[in-house]
Parts: sequence; structure tokens; C-alpha cells
Amino acid sequence: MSAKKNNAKPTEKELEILHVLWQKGHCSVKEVHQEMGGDASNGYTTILKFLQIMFEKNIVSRQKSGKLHLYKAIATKENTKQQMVDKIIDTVFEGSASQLVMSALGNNKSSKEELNAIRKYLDELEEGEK
Amino acid sequence: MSAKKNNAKPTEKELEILHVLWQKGHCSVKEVHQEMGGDASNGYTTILKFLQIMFEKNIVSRQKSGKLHLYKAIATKENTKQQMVDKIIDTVFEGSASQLVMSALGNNKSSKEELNAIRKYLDELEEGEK
DNA sequence: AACCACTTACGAAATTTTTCGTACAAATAA
DNA sequence: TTATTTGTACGAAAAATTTCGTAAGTGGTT
Repeated sequence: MSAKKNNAKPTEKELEILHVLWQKGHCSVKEVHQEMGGDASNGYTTILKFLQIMFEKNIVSRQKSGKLHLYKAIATKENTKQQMVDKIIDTVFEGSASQLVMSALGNNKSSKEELNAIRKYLDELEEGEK
Repeated sequence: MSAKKNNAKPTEKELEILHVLWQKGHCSVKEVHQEMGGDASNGYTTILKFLQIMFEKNIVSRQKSGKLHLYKAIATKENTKQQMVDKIIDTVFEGSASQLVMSALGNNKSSKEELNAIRKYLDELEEGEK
């Protein structure tokens, strides 16, 4: 029997916490807690518990530093984003990435610059495909 | 007291059910149940219960037809997709739609046709923006 | 009427996610 | 040493989601 796999999608709260970890790198529980708004939003032990659970689930790693634990996200933000995008494509867009793209651009007014960046990206994709 | 609002995001199971309803229009519980794989996947009463809950949450409407209820999604697939996309942009992509777009295209090999469709769509967007 | 097939309604159990109180451990100050 | 501070661990409660057993209603047949 081996360590648990890391293919589960994070829950909402886990994702919030991951965001802090992605942004700040190694974090103590306290840092995460504060970054998330302190006791106004979540009790300290709530965050602690989550980090412990996420550690067990292999979503974060940790290391001792003095008497406290420093936590760190295992999956990169990019991987996680990719997973979530893949899933939504699969679940809601019948497997069609372009449908998602149109939906993404349709509502949110993207700037000309962004649209051009996308064009450029399309070019690159087709280049590489030849 | 009024009817409940319809701004909650559907849960996973609810989304599965919505898919059937979007695809088939009006459905009896039985139809939804069968479409979702019959008893192998979910008990009949499980689906029934979900449809009842979704009715209370104002996610679906229903009407009597003979002795059975026919259920129908209230939100369109498009609206729901849009909501989900907006949310993921907000939650994971720092509000940048184009980031999502690139992520969507990066992994999943989209066909040339799809890429072209996206180009066309970009053109339309910029047209309309003038 | 009594029976049967079919469908809905209700309520509770099971599971998962989220929250938090309390106990314990280690280091430090008095 | 005793108290205080700071952090972790544990376990249980609360809330939300999912599952399903069982009762009850409806309409059609005999």
C-alpha cells in the first residue's frame, strides 16, 4: 500500500487555501489564516485542520521549522487549473474546448490586447502542429 | 415569503440531472433515471428526491401530465455554463478570461476546424466592438 | 370493491465538507 | 519551578450533499 493518490479535485475551501500557498510559497498555519482574513472569516483551528487534512490527502507537503509547520502546495497552480478546465470541458461543454473558449470570451469583455494574445497563441498552436 | 432564488450553483449530481433535462426537454422521473443509467448508477427514488429538491430550489419546474410529473430545467444550459465559466475565471484565473482560454486550448488538442472557428469568433468580437 | 402497477412524498441514514472546542507539547518568561 | 504563550493534534459537532426504504396516492382492471 502506498501514499494516497493526488488526483482528487480540491474542495472549495481547499482551493482557497491552495491559493494562498501558491501565492506565498511556504506558509505557516498562521500566515494562511491571516491571509484569508483572520478570525473574521475562519477560526484558526479550522485552517489548521484543513491543512492537516490536505496533508493527509497529499495535496500539500509540510516541513518543520522550529516548532511550527510550514506548508506548501504539492500540485502547481498550472496543473490544478488544467485539471479544472479539463473537467469543466468534459462536464459542461461536451468535450469541446472551443465551446468553452467562446463562452469565456462571450461574456467577459476582454481587452483588444488579450484578444490579440489569444490570436498569437492560436498561431503558435498551429505552427507547432505542422 | 417568496419562492427561493435561483442563483445557487448546482451540485455535481444536480448538474448531471440538468444535462438530461437540457438534452431531452420535459422528462418524467423515470426518463431521467433511465437516461442516467438506471438502477446500476442511481436508485429511482434518489433521482426522484433530487428532482423534488431541485424543484424546491427553483432549479427545475414541473407540471402534471396524467399521474406523473414532467420536469424541466429552468436555467438554460447557456446561462449555467456562463455562470460556471465566470466563476472559474474568477476563482482560478484571477479574472482573466484569456488565461482560461489558453489553458483550455493548451492541453486538449483541438482540431484545425475548431481553432478556425475561434478565430472567426474573435473577428466577430472585434467587429462588434468598433 | 379489491387488486395491481406505477408514481410521488416523506423521512431518515450515510457520506462528505466545514467548523471549532479542548487537550497536549514545547519553548519562554517570571 | 510554575505560569504563559504559541502551536499542533484529536475528536466531535454542524452543515451540506447524496442515497434509499417505506408509506401513501392515483388510476385502471377484474
